[in-house]
Amino acid sequence: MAAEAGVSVATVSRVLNDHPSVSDDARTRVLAAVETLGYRPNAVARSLRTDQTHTLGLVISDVMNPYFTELARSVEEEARALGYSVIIGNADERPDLQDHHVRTLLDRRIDGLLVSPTDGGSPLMLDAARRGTPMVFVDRWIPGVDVPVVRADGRAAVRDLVAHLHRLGHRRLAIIAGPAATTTGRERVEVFREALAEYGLELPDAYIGQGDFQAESGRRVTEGFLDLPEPPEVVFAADNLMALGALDAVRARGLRVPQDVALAAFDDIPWFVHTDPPITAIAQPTGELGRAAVRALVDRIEGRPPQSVTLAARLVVRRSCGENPTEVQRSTS
Amino acid sequence: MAAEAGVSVATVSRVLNDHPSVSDDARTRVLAAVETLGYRPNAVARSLRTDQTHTLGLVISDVMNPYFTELARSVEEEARALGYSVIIGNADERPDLQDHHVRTLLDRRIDGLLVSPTDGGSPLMLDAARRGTPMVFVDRWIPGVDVPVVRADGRAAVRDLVAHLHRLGHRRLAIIAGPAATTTGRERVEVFREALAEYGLELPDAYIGQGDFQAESGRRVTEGFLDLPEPPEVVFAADNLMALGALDAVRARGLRVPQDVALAAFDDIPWFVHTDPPITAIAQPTGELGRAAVRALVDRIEGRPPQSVTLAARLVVRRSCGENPTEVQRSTS
DNA sequence: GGAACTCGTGGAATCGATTACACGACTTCG
DNA sequence: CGAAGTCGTGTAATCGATTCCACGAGTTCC
Repeated sequence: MAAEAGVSVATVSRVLNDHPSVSDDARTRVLAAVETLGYRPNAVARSLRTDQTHTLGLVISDVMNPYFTELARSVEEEARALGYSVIIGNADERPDLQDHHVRTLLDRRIDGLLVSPTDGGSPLMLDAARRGTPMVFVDRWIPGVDVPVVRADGRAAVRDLVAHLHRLGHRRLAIIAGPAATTTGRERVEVFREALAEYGLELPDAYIGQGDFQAESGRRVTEGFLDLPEPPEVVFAADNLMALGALDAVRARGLRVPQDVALAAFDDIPWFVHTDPPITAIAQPTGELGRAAVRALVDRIEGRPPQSVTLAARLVVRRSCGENPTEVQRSTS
Repeated sequence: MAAEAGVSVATVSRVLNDHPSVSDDARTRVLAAVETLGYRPNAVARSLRTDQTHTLGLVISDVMNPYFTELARSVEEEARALGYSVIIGNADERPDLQDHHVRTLLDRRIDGLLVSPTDGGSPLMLDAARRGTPMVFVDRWIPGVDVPVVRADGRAAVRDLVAHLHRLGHRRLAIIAGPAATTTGRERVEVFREALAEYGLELPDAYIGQGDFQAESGRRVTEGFLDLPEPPEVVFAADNLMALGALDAVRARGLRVPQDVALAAFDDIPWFVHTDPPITAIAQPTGELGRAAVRALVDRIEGRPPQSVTLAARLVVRRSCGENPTEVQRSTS
C-alpha cells in the first residue's frame, strides 16, 4: 500500500485520518493507491494501537421478544449515527449466557456496554463496573451499582390500566410477574399492587403468579389461575410473551377473552393489534429508550457526564378487557 | 502479568493456549496470577497476530421480522457451540445499509460472512466473494456467485397450499410479491404461478402486487387488490410482515377474513396462531436453516468443503382461508 | 563418557496500524 | 544574511498477543 503510492506508512495513515499536514500531491497519490488496491485499513490493528474499537456491546435478555428486538434496532441506529457499531449478545433470560456475552464483549475491548440484566448480581458485571468499564443499564438495572439507568416508568400507565379495569367492573385482578431477580419483574407487581390499593382492592398471593418472561410460563401460570376456586376476572401479564402464553391457556380451555377472562399486558407490540381480540397494553417508548441509552453511554465514553433517563409509559386500550361504550379510544397503531 | 507469575510472556501465552511444553510448576504459577489479577487476554491483539477473530458476520434483511430474528438466534447458538461469536448487521431491506454492514464486518476481519442479500448485485459483496472471503448465503442468494446457499424450498408447500385453496373453492388467487431484486421475491411468485397452472388457473398481472417485504407495502398492495373490479378471493403474502399489512387493509375496509377475502402467508411465526383469524402459512425450518448455514460457513473457514443445503418448507393450515370440514389438520403450534 | 535427544524456557520478530520525534527544505523577519 | 519558524515526510517505538529459534539442563544410549 505505502509502496504503491510511493510514500511511507506514516503518510498513508495521515491521509486516511485526514491529518492536516499532508501535501496535496501525497494525498492524491495515496487516495489513488487506495482506490486501485481496494485497500481498507485493518480495524483490528487500529484498535490495538488506539485502544478504542468504536463498538458498543448490547446484552439483551431475549432477542425473540419483540420489545427487545425493537430496542436493539433503535440502539444500533443511534449508535451508527454517532459513529459506533453495536455487537448484540442474546442472554435468553439465562444468567450464564449473559455472563458469557459480557465476557466475550469485554475481551474484545468494546468501548462501552449496554445491559438489560437478567439477574440482580452477576459478579462479572459488578466487577466490570467497578473497574470503570463505561456501562449503562437499559430497561432493567442492578440496584446499588453506580451506573446510569435508562428506563420507562409504568406507574401512571398501570394506574390508568387499573382505572380502566375498575370502570369495566372488574374486581378480581391477577398478575403474572417476571423473575424476582429482575427489577422489572418485581417493580411491575409493586406498582400494580399500589394502583389496586387506590381502588380499595387487594392483590392476594394466589393472584400473583411467578413467570419468567417467557410464553410458556404465562401459559402455566394462567392455567393455575383458572384452576382456582375463584379465578381472577383479569390477568395482567408483565410482558408480551407471557401474555401470549396466557392467551393460549385461556383459549385451550375453550374460554373467551374478554367475556370469560380479561387480558392485559406490559409492553405493546405491533402484533397486539391483530390478535383475537386486540390486546390492551402498556406501551413503552422503546425507540426513545434505546436512543437515550446510547447517548448516555457515548457521553460516558467520550468523557461527558452521562445521565439516567426515565420516560413515561402509556396505556393503549384495545378490546381484551371488555368493551366500554363511553370509551372510544381504541387504538389501531 | 508475566511479572506477577515470574515467567516470560511466552510462557504465559503457552499456558493460556494449553501448549504441551510447560512445566506444572509454571502452569500453576501463571494460573494463580491470572486469578489474582483477573487477567483476560486481549482478543484484539490476539486477532492481529493470528489473523483470526473467531467471529462470524451475519447480515440480515430485517431484524424486526420474526423470521429473521429466529434465524439470527439459531445462527448465534450454533456458532457459539462451534466456538465462534456472531456480529449481526441489520440491513432493514436497504442495499446501502447492507453494504455499510458488510464493509464494517470486513474491516473487522471477521472469519466469515453469512448473508441474506437485500438486492441482487452489491459490487462490494461480489468483490468480497471473489477475494476469497468465506461466505454463505442464507434464505436469499445472488445467482451466479460461487458461494454455498442454505435455503428452504417452498415448491411442494406452495403446491399444497394451492391444492388447499382450490379444494375450498377459491379460483381467483393473488400474490403480494417481494422485491424483484431478491431471489425469494421472484421465486415465490414463480412457484405460485406453476402451482396454479397445475389447476388450470392463471396468475394475471393484476393479481401480482409488488411489495417490499414490509408491512406497509402489504397494506398498500392489498388495497389495490380490493379496488379491482373483480378482486381476488385469496391474497397470498410472500412474507409474514406483508401478511400483517394485508390483514390491516382488509380489516380497515370492514371486510372479514376468510369470509370476504382469504389470506395466507409465506413464513410461519408464533403470532399467526393468535391473530384473528389464525393464519395459514408456509413454515420454513428456520432454526435448522440457521444451524446448517453456520456449519457450512465454519466448514469453509476451517478448510473443509462447504455444502449448499436445501430443506423443505411445509404447509400449516389454519383458518384464514376458510373452513374445510373434511380437513381437520388445524395446527396449534 | 560423550553424542544425541528431550524438555522447559526466554528472547525477539511479527501482525498493521498510530504517532512522537527528527530532519531537510523553504519562508520569514530582524 | 543568519536565526527561527513552518511544512511535509520518514524512521522507529508502541499496542499485546503468538511463535520461531536458541539455549541450558537433564536423559538416554551406545
